[in-house]
Amino acid sequence: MVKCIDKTACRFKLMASRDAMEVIQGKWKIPIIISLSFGNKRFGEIKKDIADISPKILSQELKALEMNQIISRTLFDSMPVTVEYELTPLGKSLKPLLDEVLKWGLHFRKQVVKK
Amino acid sequence: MVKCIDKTACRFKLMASRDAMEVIQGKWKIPIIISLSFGNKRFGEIKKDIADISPKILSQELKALEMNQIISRTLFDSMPVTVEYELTPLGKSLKPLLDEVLKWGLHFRKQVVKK
DNA sequence: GAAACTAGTTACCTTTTGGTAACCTAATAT
DNA sequence: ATATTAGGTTACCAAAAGGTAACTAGTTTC
Repeated sequence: MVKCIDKTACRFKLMASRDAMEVIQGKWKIPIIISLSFGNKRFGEIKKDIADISPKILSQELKALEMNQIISRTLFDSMPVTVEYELTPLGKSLKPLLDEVLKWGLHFRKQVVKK
Repeated sequence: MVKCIDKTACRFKLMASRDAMEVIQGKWKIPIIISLSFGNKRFGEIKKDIADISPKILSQELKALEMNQIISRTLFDSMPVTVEYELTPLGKSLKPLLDEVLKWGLHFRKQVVKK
């Protein structure tokens, strides 16, 4: 009766799912990725987009996304220095996943949240 | 330049994404849903499927999934009593999302994790 | 009477995540 | 001199998530 789980082929799949979830998990990563999907943005612009995020958290999350190669960070030595964040091709490849998340979330709202 | 985020139509989308993430977030919810996607299972069978989950966490997560109407719980008064967990239609409707999570996770592994 | 099976619960603790408020650096404008 | 802009950092705290070990209840088999 017990199928798949804990055999090596399936362990690998569970690992991959966990990897993916780690990249998009947390309160702010999806909002940040969505914000950047509308074009390259500077620190302050993302902060303005996402009304209630604090600079500490935004900085932390941007670093995590950069380490996972979802976004890239470019420093311009204008005065004052500006920094631009951009989705990498890997970051852009998240679109179908995020579309499914949104789609299912809407379905869930209709069925369960109902408000 | 600032688009979408924080206008009402988009706020709603962000809300839906957050709803969806809340349902599948955490270390164990996806493994549990995958285990149940192979057929109805009893508490002990799910526990055996997911080698290193503790009964406390499994019980907690099953309750959360039940509250969100992702799974249903049926008690049989055999001796000793057995309990069967089953994916609801709403739970089964998560499949395309989970497929995308897996797919992207594999892509991510190939590009970044590399091991 | 003791052990085993089912499906959990309880108390306790550690780690991770999220949040606030204040501060920093460099440069330019008033 | 002081304020402002940009892009953060720091110290401190609270809450949520995750984990361990032991224990429970009812029944049945040894």
